[in-house]
Amino acid sequence: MNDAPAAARDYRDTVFLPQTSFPMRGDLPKKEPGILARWDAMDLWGKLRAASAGRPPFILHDGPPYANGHLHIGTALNKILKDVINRTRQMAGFDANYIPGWDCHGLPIEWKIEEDYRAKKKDKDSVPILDFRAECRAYATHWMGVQAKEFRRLGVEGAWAERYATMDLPSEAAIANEICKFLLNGALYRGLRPVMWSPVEKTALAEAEIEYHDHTSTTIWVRFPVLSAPTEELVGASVVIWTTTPWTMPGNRAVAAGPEFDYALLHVDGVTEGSLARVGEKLLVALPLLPQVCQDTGISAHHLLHVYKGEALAGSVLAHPLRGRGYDQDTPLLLADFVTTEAGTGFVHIAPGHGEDDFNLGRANDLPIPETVGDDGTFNAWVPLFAGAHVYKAADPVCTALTEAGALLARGTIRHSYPHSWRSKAPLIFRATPQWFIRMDGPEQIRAKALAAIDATQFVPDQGRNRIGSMVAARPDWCISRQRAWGVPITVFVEKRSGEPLRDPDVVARIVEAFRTEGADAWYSSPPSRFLGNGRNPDDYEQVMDIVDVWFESGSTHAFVLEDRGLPWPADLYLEGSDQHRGWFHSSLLEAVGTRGRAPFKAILTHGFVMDEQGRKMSKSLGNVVAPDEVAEKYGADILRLWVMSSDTSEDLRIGGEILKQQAELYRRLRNTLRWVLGSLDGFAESEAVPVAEMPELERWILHRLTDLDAKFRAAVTSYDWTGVYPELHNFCAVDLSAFYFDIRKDAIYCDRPDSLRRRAARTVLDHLHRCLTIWLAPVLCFTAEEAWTARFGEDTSVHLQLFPEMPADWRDEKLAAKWETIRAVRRRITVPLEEARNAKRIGASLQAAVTLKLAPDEAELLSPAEWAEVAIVSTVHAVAGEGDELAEITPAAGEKCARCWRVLTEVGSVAAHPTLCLRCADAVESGLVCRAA
RNA sequence: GGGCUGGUAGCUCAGCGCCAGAGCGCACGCUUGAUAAGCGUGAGGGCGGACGGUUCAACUCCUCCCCGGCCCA
Repeated sequence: MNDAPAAARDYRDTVFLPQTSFPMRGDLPKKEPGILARWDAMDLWGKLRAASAGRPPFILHDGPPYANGHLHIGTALNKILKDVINRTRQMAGFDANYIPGWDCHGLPIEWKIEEDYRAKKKDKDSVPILDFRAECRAYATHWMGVQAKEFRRLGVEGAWAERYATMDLPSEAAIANEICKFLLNGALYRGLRPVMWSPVEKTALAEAEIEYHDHTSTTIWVRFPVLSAPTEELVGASVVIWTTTPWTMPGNRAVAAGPEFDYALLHVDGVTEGSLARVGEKLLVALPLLPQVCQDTGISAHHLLHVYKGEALAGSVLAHPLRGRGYDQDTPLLLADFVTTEAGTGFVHIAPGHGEDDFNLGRANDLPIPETVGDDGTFNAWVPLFAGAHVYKAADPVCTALTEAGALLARGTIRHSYPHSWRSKAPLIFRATPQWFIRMDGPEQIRAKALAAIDATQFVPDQGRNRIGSMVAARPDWCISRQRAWGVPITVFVEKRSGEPLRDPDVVARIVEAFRTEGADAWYSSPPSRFLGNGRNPDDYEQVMDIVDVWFESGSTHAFVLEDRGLPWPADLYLEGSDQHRGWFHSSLLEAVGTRGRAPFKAILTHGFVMDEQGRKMSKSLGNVVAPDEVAEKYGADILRLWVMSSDTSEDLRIGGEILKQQAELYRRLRNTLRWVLGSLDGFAESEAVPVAEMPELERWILHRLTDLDAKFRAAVTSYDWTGVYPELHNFCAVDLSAFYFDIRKDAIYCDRPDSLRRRAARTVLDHLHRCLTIWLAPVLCFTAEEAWTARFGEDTSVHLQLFPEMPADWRDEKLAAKWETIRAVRRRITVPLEEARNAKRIGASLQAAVTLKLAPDEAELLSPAEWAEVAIVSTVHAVAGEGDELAEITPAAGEKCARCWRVLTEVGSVAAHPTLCLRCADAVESGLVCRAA
């Protein structure tokens, strides 16, 4: 037997290969729910709150999503980003208490209930309002539950048990209380405003309840005689308007012209048979429309007297065409940029009660807003000539009156797209109705204070300041009334005699008190006397039955979620999609400025919208919708969260199959990095740790890199700008760790004796790496980081209870960092020729190579040849003087391959007991410290 | 039509006045002791368009146009 060659000994059992329970594959869809259950069982949220009691508070106040339907990807993005921000603040040493909430009132839910009614052939109007409201409440409750579950599945942590809802009874009380603050401070007033109105249903309609159908309207061309003008020549001429709604003539209070357009003053020289135009009269119309107007009105011959720019006409005063017949008010000629020359005459007749543009122009110029039409579509009793007539049948009487007055220039018909009611299909009208407003520029100075508050707010990104600022600067008074059922009533009584709202703090207190326990239903179920008190006769007051704009409600969340719960006010941060500049940011700002004189937030963070892979909007019809629960189901919530943090959230983001696959790819790298660290730390004990000062440079360089990353994290915590931070962490794992540090240190970790300084130092660094990586990843990969934490420290603890690690000052070493940058550049002069040698089949693994490295004089001191060999993962390096920038020469290494560490060295075989080992490995084996159970 | 905003390799993102970058993907190879892993090398773009201005010099500044997004009208 002795003569037979001894079978080469297998030294595999003497090598410290990575060992860990942390599996390579995440299997997230299966694993994540279990981790969630464990957090629930251990009351992680309670532990977090307890652990951070007394720390500086951080309040991200949740903007409420609407409690209707499943989450979509945009809501998921928003909530994930909020969760990451909260978690990073919590781990940065704050007490980040997060109270999620929902927006519950409003039209979409009313519709759903009405839809059910229609399906059951039930008539909404026959259902008592309290029953209807109860059904809406039940519907919202259902969807809150669904969404809460979906949010939690995504790993969103928060005070779910204490979530808020705008329909909670105390919330409804608080909202009523906020409305009444505006009542009491005088900013709330009742005014008129045109709304889309259905005379058939006698109700106002919202934008989404309107559909457009073709409709034939009577069109009229009408003269407005010029009474006075900047230019004498114009006096006596007539401005010609064109309208498709003759019934709005009684409501006329102005005429508008476009400031940039050319207007022709023409002299009529001839007319066709039957034309209402008169030879010799002077008319004013837009020059580009002149041919068409002549054709429409039967003017066969004319000549131009003059051409005016629109702005030259401003200041003219016209007569109403029915002057002398009850319409004796002056009609100013105003300039407006909504005037076009696409159709008509280039002059627009302005009836402030019958159009949005008209209304705004009227308000800007202090025009009266006459209420000419009642809720049944007939002219009110005071309207001269037409009282009682229905607007749908007003064309003839109006034309007759205009003809009698000599004002009608022509009449025709037009077929055009016109708004109709969704329910009755009846044509709609714009009608001025009484509405409740919050005044922007009264003594309360809401606009001015809001603009100042915007100045004092931190915007991320900063463009948001501009965006909301220009809106606040330009917006009209806030119309807060809605003629609806599912919401919080505008809890106001109007004194019938004076028309003034009752401003009595005691009444307000009684209302709020009742709402607190009974909710806003009390407004409908209680007799007014309950609120008005003993001293007043309910018959003297009109109880307002409008409800408040839902934006007012969500704009008040700061009051009942923060203030009423004793949380800090204002909030540190509001974080929503950029559409909320006009939505929640805006209403919250106005509400708080109007009641408290400042914004309810210190900072605003906005994100963009989620597009498909091509950058197009997602839509069911395009079939490019990505649903968050499907992503969680297929890839895992951590992948979706990673997607959020890999994107630039300040702009629109894209998602789709390929992008998610890429995120899964990034995830695998992170996961395998953690896995190798865990495996290589197997059995690590604190006693093994090496002080920084005794570590090799390579280890100290890694520690320095950690301080770099730490600085990035700390900066992002304060700035809220996380763009690029996690990609950088991934880059660190892939480039610095996996491809460089780990690759180099495998030799020492696997093969050195456990008491070697090199191995101990490496494991000390791996210990730091494990802690830093898992803790840094925890806000994003909340499941995976937990898994990597408990794999090492047991399930009694949680990575989420950790703080971001503090970096000891002696870890930072810029000089060392610069030196290792150089080393890596020189290393590339080895890897490139190694590849050539591989391709030429001269070597396979890099350990089969011996390298002749040419170093410039200033590179000579960087590392010893042995260290170069280590860093380049080759068996031998000869360093020779060169000029720098030269590729190394590669030859097959001389000697035998060590059976244990696979380096190819001439020394292999020099230890008789271990003829296939190098000196280091022979020593390691002989030490008796490396034997593992085979 | 207006306000804000974006268009850099197949994908995600850096660069923002002076040599076009990273990671991922892809190709090829190595390894088989991170193995449904790991390592190396490499090929890809001339920075939405003008053959537009400013400049010694522009992906970077200005103008116009095209395409997209949010919010309005």
